[in-house]
Amino acid sequence: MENADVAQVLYDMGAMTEVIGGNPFKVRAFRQAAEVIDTLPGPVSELWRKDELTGLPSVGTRIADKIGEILESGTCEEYEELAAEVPMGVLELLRIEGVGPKTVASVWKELGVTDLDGLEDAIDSGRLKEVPRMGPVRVRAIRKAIGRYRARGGRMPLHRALYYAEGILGRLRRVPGVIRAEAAGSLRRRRETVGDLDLLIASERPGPVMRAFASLPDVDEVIARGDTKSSVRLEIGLHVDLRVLPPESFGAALHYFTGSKNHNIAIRTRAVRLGLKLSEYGVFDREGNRLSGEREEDVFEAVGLPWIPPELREGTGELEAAEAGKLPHLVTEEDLLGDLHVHSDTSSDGRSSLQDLWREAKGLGRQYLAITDHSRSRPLGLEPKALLAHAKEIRAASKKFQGGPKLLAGVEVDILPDGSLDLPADVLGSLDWVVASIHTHFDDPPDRITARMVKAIESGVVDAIGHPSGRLIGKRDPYSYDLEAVLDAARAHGVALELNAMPDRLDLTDGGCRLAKEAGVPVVIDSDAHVSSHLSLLRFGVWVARRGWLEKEDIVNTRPASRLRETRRGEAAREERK
DNA sequence: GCCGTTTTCGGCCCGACTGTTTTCAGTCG
Repeated sequence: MENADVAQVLYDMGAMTEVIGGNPFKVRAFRQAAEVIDTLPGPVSELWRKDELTGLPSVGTRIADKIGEILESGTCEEYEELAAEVPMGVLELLRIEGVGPKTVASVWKELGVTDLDGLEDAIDSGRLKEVPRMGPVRVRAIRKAIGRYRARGGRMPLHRALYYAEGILGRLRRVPGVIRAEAAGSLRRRRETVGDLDLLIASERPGPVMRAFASLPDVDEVIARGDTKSSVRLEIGLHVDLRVLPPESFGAALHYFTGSKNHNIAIRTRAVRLGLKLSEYGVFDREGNRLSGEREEDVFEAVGLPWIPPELREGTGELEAAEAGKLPHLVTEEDLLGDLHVHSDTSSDGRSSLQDLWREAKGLGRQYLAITDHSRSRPLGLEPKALLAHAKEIRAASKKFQGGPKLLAGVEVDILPDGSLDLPADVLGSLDWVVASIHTHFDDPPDRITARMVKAIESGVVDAIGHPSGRLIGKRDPYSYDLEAVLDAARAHGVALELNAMPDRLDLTDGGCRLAKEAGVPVVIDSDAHVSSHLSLLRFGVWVARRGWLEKEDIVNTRPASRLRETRRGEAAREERK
């Protein structure tokens, strides 16, 4: 039973309670508890075992009991009662844009609609119009929304969302009267995927901005258009919201629309306790007098807190940390001195030469670069002899190229199905950096995958475990394994876990980073570059690390080249320190 | 259902926009 499964039961209970018109605050309680469980860095079962569930925010004794039931049996009594009343298909209707709990209740109770197909039938037969407050415009909108729901493939990866956001912001910044234009929302929090774009404009004259926004070249449909707020959908399917605010409100708005929702509720509740009111327009006192709001810092100052970086604003303890003066000093891209997982054209899938990689890394100000091509079991991977020759070539090149990063001779060695490594230990031991990764048998049972990784860690010749979960966002699920057991082994041997910065990997996740930090396991942020232009992608890894509360000291490649192996407790490192 | 430096009861963040209405409910963020 994974955290996500427990969370799903709670999410569904919230939705079912909402559809049957239950207490809205109870609905919110279910949802908040679900979100907490869903984003928990460690397994919820562990907290349950230690009877510490009620220590979590938004989890009281009642929900803690339900979580216990769910962990033991996969469900709970109240869930079963709700599920007996509300058909599951009804919950899916809530995911249709423009369809909320009231509409769902109406079509279900009055028309007998219990799933998406039923809703489409009701539209086609004209029965949907019988529902109160349902006119032709809404019926058409719902029909279109169903089509989009069926077609859409989920959230957009961060790197693509950033690309579109920058394009739109660039155009809006040229509109007369625009003082500032920024992206907020999950994009600003640097979540790995983004559902829609939230853009904010500071201007005294909203009119021209709204006109420019609605007439952007790739707008497919204008969904809403008001004086200060508009929504459009781009041809690629991305939903974009735009708000225009006066400059004196911009900071408050930036804070509010950056979220997350849980963070906002927590900080507004805190404001209420202090006799203040927060809105996207500013900070107000009891009489409604505006106190501040031009800068985002104003909002935090008003509630007695230091500014909190957007990546931390998930409602997972950042307010408490800020209050205690214990916010982490988050790692920055500038802190990274090198890159320890890079492929050259010597391995089958690398496309850039040593010189190209070196030149690109020099431009990025890197001090070192480990060339880590694939081992022999990968197609065209390197046999021991070829690898040793390659290492010689890398070291020679490093001497020859002057005034740039040092090139380190490394390898990305396969962890074979039995957990052994794809190259002899003496060959691996002669290299400057060894990344060990799983590239095959992803479907092994979890204990086998775990055992493979642990065995690799215990080999004494491995510096880091590459892309630990093997996931490809939107394409391949992570393989199941026991991260805690891997972290235990990694700590014991001083082996690092990789945070692979490729935008479709981002593996470790933010939650995994937090666990690694708690376990005292170093993290290495790598590009896994297969072409020289990939070297700049490290920033995506930095954002995940920041979301995982990591500081400079937690990251291996913030150290100079001479100190990379100082936390390793394997044989090779001991040899080296002699 | 959660929560507490006014509270263990009685609150629970706040506002814009739309479509359907003659004043507002529903949805969204």
